[in-house]
Amino acid sequence: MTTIKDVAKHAGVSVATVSRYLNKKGYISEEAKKNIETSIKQLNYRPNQVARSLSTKRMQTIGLIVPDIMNPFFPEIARAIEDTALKEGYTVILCNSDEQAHKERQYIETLKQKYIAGFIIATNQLEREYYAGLNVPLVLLDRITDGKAPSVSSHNKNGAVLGTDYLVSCGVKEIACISGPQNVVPAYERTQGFLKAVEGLNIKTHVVESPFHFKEAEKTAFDLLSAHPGIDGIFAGSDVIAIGVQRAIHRLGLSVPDDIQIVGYDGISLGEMVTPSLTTVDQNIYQLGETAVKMLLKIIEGQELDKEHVMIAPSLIVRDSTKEKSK
Amino acid sequence: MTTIKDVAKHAGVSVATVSRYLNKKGYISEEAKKNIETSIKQLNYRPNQVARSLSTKRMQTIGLIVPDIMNPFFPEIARAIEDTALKEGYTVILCNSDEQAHKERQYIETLKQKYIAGFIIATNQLEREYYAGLNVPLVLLDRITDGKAPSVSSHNKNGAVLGTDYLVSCGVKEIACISGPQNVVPAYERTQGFLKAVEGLNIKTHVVESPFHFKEAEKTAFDLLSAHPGIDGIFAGSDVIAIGVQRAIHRLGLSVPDDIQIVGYDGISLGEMVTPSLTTVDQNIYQLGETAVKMLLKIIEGQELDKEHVMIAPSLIVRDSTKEKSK
DNA sequence: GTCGATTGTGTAACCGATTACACACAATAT
DNA sequence: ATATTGTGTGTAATCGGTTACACAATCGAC
Repeated sequence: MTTIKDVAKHAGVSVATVSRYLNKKGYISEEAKKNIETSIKQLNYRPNQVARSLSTKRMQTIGLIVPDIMNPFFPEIARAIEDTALKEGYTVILCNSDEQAHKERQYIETLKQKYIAGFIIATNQLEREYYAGLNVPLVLLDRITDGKAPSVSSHNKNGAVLGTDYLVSCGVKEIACISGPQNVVPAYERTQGFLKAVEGLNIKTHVVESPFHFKEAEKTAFDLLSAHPGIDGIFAGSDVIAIGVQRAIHRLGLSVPDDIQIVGYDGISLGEMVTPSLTTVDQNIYQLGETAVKMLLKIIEGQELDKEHVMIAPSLIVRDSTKEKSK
Repeated sequence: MTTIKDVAKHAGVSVATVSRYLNKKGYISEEAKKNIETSIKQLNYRPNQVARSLSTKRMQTIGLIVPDIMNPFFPEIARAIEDTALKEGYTVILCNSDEQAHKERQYIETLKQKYIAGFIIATNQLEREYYAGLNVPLVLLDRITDGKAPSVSSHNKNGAVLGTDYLVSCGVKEIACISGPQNVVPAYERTQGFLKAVEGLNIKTHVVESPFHFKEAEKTAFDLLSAHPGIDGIFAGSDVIAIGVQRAIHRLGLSVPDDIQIVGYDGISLGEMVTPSLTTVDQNIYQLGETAVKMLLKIIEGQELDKEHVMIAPSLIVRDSTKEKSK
C-alpha cells in the first residue's frame, strides 16, 4: 500500500501539502497540484481511511439500525440507504437489533469505538434520553417523532386515510383495521388515519392490534373474522400483516377480493408476489431512505437542515386484493 | 473518551502493560492485572478500534457482499452472519452489488482502505483471479466453488434429488424444472440433481431457465405451461421462482396443488407466507451463514481449516403446494 | 557464586493520516 | 520605506493504540 509519504516524496513536496491537496484546504500552487495529481495516479494511491479517522475522529461509515431484517420492509429501505450512501462515499453498517434494547445498545457502543459518522435508526427500543446523551449525529427513520431528533417518515395518517377511503369506495359494508402495535408510532398514526376516514360513515368498524409479524397477524385475523363473519373489508397496518390476513381468509374458505377486500400499507415488492396481489398504500420506500441519508450527511457536515421533520407523501397502488365498485 | 494512557496512569503502570493485558500477550503480574482491571472498570474504558486497527492493519469488521438484497434469501443469510459475527466481536458491513461487477469492485476497494478483516462473498460477478490477487481472507458463500478459495454451500445436487424424488412420489406424470441461470453454480448443480432424479423414470420432463426473479419466473412458467398443458409437477430452482410459478398457475386458472404441484428450493420464510404455502428443500440458511463466519474467522486468525469446502445437508419441508399420493 | 532462563515492566518507535505553527516571499497599502 | 495581507510550503505534534527492545529482578542449576 502506498502512503501519503510515498506520494509526497514522488511529487517532491511535503506530506502536509499532499494532505492539503486531498482535503482541498489551504493554498497550493498549480505546480504542486499537478505534481501531486500525477504522483497519485502513478502510484495508484488511495488514502488510508483508518489513519484519517484516527485524526479526524470520524469514519466515512454510517450505522443503520433496524428492528427486524427479515421483515421485507427493512431490506428495501436498507437498499435505498446503502445506494445513496455509497454515492456520497459512505459505507453502511447494517445492524439488526431483533427488537432487543441490549443488542441495539451493544451496536451503538461498538460502532462508537469505530468512530462511526452517524446513525439512522429505525427502532424504538431505546429511550430518547439515551440517544440524546450519545452526542453522535443521527436521524430517526419511520419510528419515533418526538421533536428532539430529526426524523423522516411516511405521512402515516394521510396514507391511512387514502387507503381507507379507497376501501370504502370499493363498497365494503363492515370494515376492520388490523393495526400494528399501538406503542409503535407509525402504527398508531395509521390507526388514527383509519378512524378519521371512517368517522361519521355509516359503516360498522372494528380495530384490533397485531404484531408486525405474519403468523400473529394470521391468527389475529382468523379469530376476528370467525367472530365477525360480516366483515368484508380490511385495512392492514402493514403489508406483512395484510399477507397474514390473506392467509387467514384463505383458511376460512373465503376469497379475496370477492368475499373480503384488503388494503395494505408499505408498498414492499412482496405485495406483487402474493396471489392475489395486494392493493396497498405505498410509502415510497426508496425516497424515504434517500432522504434519511441526505439529512444525516447534512448533520454530519454541520449544515443546517431545511426541515427537522420530513414527511414523505404516500400514494395508493391498486392491485387485485380490492375491486372497484363499478366493475 | 478515556484512552489507554488514562488507564495506565490510573493503574500506576505503563501503556505497554495495559496493552499487554488487553491483548493477553506477554507477562503481567497478578497485582498489575488487578489494578488494570479495576481502572478499566472505574474509567469505563473501551479500546479505540480505529487506533488499534492502524497498528494491526486489521479492523474487527467483515464485509458481506450479496448480489441482491431484495431477494429474501439474502436478508436471511445476512441475519445469520451478523448474529454470529456480533457474538465473536465483529461487525458486518452489508454490501449489495446489484449483480454489477463495478459496484462489487468499488466495495472491495473501499473496504480494503478501511482495513476490513475479511469478506464473505455471495456473488459471482468478479473473476477468480481478481479475488486471488486481493490478499484478504475470504469465504465464498453459496456461489462459486472452484477449489481456490474456501467455500460453504448447500449440497445442491442432493437437495435437488430430495425435492424431485418427493415430487415424483406425489404422483406427478409430467414434470418441469424451472431452474435459475445455469452460469450460477448452485442453479446448475440443482438442475443436475433434478436430471439425476428423473433419469430412467418413465416421466416426461422439461428443463427451462429463468433469472432468480419473481416476474421473469412467472413469465417463463406461464409460457411453458401454456405450451405444455400436461405438466402437473414443477421443481423450481429457488423459492422465489416457485412463487412466480404459483402466480402463473393462478393466472392460467389452475390450482396448486390439485392441478400442478410445486417444490421450491431455499427454505426462506416467505415460503410459509404465500398461499398455498410452499413445499421446499430447506438449505438450512442459518447454519450456512454461521459456518461461513466461523470459517472466515479461522482464516483471519491464521488457523487451519478442517475442511476447505463445506457442504450443508439440505432437508425437505412439506407444506401445501404438494399433496401426498396416499391422500 | 556465576549462568541462563523466566518473569515483569517501561521507553520509544511506529501505523498513516491531519493540522497548528512557523517561516518565506510577493503584492499592496500607508 | 515600512507595514500588512495573501500565498505557498515544511516541520513536527497529534490521534490512540501495538510492539520491538532494553533492562531488572528472581530462581533453580551446576
